[in-house]
Amino acid sequence: MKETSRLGYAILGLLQMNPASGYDLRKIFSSTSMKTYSDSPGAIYPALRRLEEEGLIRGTVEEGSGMRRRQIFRLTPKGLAELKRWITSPVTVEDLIRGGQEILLRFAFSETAAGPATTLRLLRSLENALQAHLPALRREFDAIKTKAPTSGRLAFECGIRGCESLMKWTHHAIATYERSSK
Amino acid sequence: MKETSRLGYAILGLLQMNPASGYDLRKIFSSTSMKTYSDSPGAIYPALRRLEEEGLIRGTVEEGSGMRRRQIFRLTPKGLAELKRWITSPVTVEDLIRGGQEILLRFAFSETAAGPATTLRLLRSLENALQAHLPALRREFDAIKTKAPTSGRLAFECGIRGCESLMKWTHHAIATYERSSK
DNA sequence: TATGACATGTAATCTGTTACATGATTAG
DNA sequence: CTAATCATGTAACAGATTACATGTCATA
Repeated sequence: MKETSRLGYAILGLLQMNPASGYDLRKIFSSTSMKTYSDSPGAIYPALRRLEEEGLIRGTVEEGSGMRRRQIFRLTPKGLAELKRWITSPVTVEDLIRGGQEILLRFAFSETAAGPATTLRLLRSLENALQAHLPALRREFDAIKTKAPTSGRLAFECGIRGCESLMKWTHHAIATYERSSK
Repeated sequence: MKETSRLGYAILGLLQMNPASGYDLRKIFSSTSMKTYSDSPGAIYPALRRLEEEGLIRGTVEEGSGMRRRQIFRLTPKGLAELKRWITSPVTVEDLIRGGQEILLRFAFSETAAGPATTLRLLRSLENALQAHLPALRREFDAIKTKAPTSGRLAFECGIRGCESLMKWTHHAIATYERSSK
């Protein structure tokens, strides 16, 4: 059982919301704010094939009724289970260092794929990881700020501010979910 | 003339500040806040060889005097020119979408590699790109906010807040450089 | 009937990951 | 002497990018 790539999970999440063809996915990736993910056929079609080989999705060819031939992909039960597993796995400091892109993707799909209770758990896990990471960042900053040039110091500050902003958003999101659940 | 990868530019920037061996670079990548970049030998040594083949760096073997054999790499004039070209190229909206990691790397090296005037120009270019990107993001948000589930809406908000936070930092950094230049 | 959008793919190439391999030197 | 650390690499593989290739259908 191989690891699934970020693009793979993005595809799983989108298919969970709506069955789609490779072309549909390309349009989503190129036209919406998911431009971070590749919209090139050389990335998407091989990714779809890998997911199908792993048994996470299944494609059915749509034919007849004056339509062009196109293959619609849907999640299998195994695919939904894998999507949920990925979404619910705890947020690590590593996830934060790698850029947070993947966490946000997990969050974006969490509600429709696993429900609001899971979404809240994911947010709490993120809050936890941030609470561990921020003090370490600040300590490292204190250690280098006398030695580094101004630009290095400011770049570091940018990273810290980004984490702080993410923390504030996390609290905002938690509050939103707690309000809607009662 | 091939494109240089992000890791390649990270290496160029570090070598510009201090000549170093592959092992030194690995230690920097694994021990500091540059953990986003690979510290694996399978990434660094091939990257060093590519940079040397392109004539951007030159390695000299240090021997004798009871030291272990190690190869110290330094920037060539061509390497410094390429680093400056990369740092001074204008910031595009594409750069913002791709995650901003590369912009920050350019900024971090800009002062020592090209001087504070160049750093200021880079910051103004970043401010410009953000001023173009933020309204577009807000428009897209207005378009989807009625249709998307709560989690999708919040994820989008996270992206907007991140950009706003980056904008505030940019102004802070510009003010810092303007203060120090007078 | 010809043009362009729809829809799907392949091939070459590059970069990075993981895991393994090798030898030198120093500390205990 | 031997274990750990320093220092450098290689090999197999996965995933993405770019560019190209192919065929279908609607419409002008």
